[in-house]
Amino acid sequence: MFPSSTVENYLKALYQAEAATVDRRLIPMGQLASAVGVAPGTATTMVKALAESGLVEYEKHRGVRLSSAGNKLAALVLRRHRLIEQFLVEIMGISWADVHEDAEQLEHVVSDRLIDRMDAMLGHPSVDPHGDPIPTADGSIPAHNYHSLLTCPLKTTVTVTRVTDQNANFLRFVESQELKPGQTIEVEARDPVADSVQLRTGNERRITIGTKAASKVLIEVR
Amino acid sequence: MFPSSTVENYLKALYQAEAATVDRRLIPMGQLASAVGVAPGTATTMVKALAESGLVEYEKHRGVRLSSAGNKLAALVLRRHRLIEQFLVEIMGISWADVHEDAEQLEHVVSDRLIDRMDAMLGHPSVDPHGDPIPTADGSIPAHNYHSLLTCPLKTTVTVTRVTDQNANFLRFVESQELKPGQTIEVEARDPVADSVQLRTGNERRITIGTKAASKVLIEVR
DNA sequence: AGATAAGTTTTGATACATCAAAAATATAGG
DNA sequence: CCTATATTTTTGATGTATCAAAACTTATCT
Repeated sequence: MFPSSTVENYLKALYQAEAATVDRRLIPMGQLASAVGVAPGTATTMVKALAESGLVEYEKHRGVRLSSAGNKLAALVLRRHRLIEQFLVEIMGISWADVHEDAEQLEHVVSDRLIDRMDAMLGHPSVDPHGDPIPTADGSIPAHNYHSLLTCPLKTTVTVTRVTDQNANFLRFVESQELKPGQTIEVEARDPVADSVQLRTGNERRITIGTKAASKVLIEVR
Repeated sequence: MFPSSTVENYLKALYQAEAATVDRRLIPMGQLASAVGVAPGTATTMVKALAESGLVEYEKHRGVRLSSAGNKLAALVLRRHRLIEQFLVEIMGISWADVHEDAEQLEHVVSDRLIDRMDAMLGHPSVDPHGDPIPTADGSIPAHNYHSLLTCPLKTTVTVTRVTDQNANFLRFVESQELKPGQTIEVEARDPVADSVQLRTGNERRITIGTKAASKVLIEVR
């Protein structure tokens, strides 16, 4: 009756893959398989079962996308994940860079009661420590249109709102470069050929990062 | 490599069954099976596998007991469980009566990092909200000899230290009767035939409880 | 001691999640 | 439009955990 951890992981992977594309394209099986970390054949088998239970729409040889039921379930998993991360950082004082692994496990077992309690203790936050938006209890997510350091206007003061990579080393790098959500910076120049983006941070420090890293740091123009 | 949740549950059940007996008797399969909540045959299969990995000593048709490796592992599961319960009550404000279910799930997934953090936040507690002792990180448990309300001397002021039943309704009953760990009371009379134990609580309230309930409330003579 | 009751183990299946490798299908280039 | 390449699906197995019911031990009670 209740979705297993495995099912939740597939739905979450699909949700995130879909969020990374613009339109409502189908997600190819190979991509899903590698996101979940299983062999391609395993993903096929699982997706057929998910389609059976109405959580996804599956088109053989083409790909898969979440149904509205699946979408809601995935959003709730993500809600748990992100509230847990926020809780671990804010209440328990665990490092920003380290919370992902723990949240990954906890998201499948914390009860609604605990999630509600965390939500209340944190004052009903709208984003997690990485700036990722926290879906509401009904499974909806406040829309937002983001720029990244790669696409925002030059020589304009902007605020970091979100970092879209959970890798602990990357997060430590971001932290050391003073690019955590909330910090204000300015993009001075970009050179796609040299794969470099030059920034000036709040306290006048000049740093250069790669374009790939820049694309993972989302910002808001104030 | 790592013990599965299932294995942890079998070890925990054995640990608790052994703690409830005086000497180092073997635990019968039927008892283990019903403690874990599986059919008898399932327990047999599982115990054979546990014996294979050196976590228990198994004597066919006679029963099973933890090896020293199994004992240590079980103690660590219990440590996690009890620290989590204490955390849920003290830090998150969840009711004493409700924490068991949540802890039951969480004990299998919280990382050492989180457990250490909880331990520190709680000031390295030695007992959980039910008064059950919390094993140390090396798997040892501070010994203690308890009386229950059924065995302690009459007309003597005693302090409740422990309640050995996790059932939420029972815990609520205990709470309503002012018999939570820490509260002081006095046993006025016992009548095994009438299945009754009469008590006087701290604020002079007289109450009568059954012998079965009385045996689950452990106390310390001051 | 022998019969019956109680408890335990075996047997044969099932569900879930997975893999490797073979087979089928789609895509892209000349 | 046909072939080479990439992707996807199918097939046949494996591991873990479980059950129901048959077969077998052990304990108990005259």
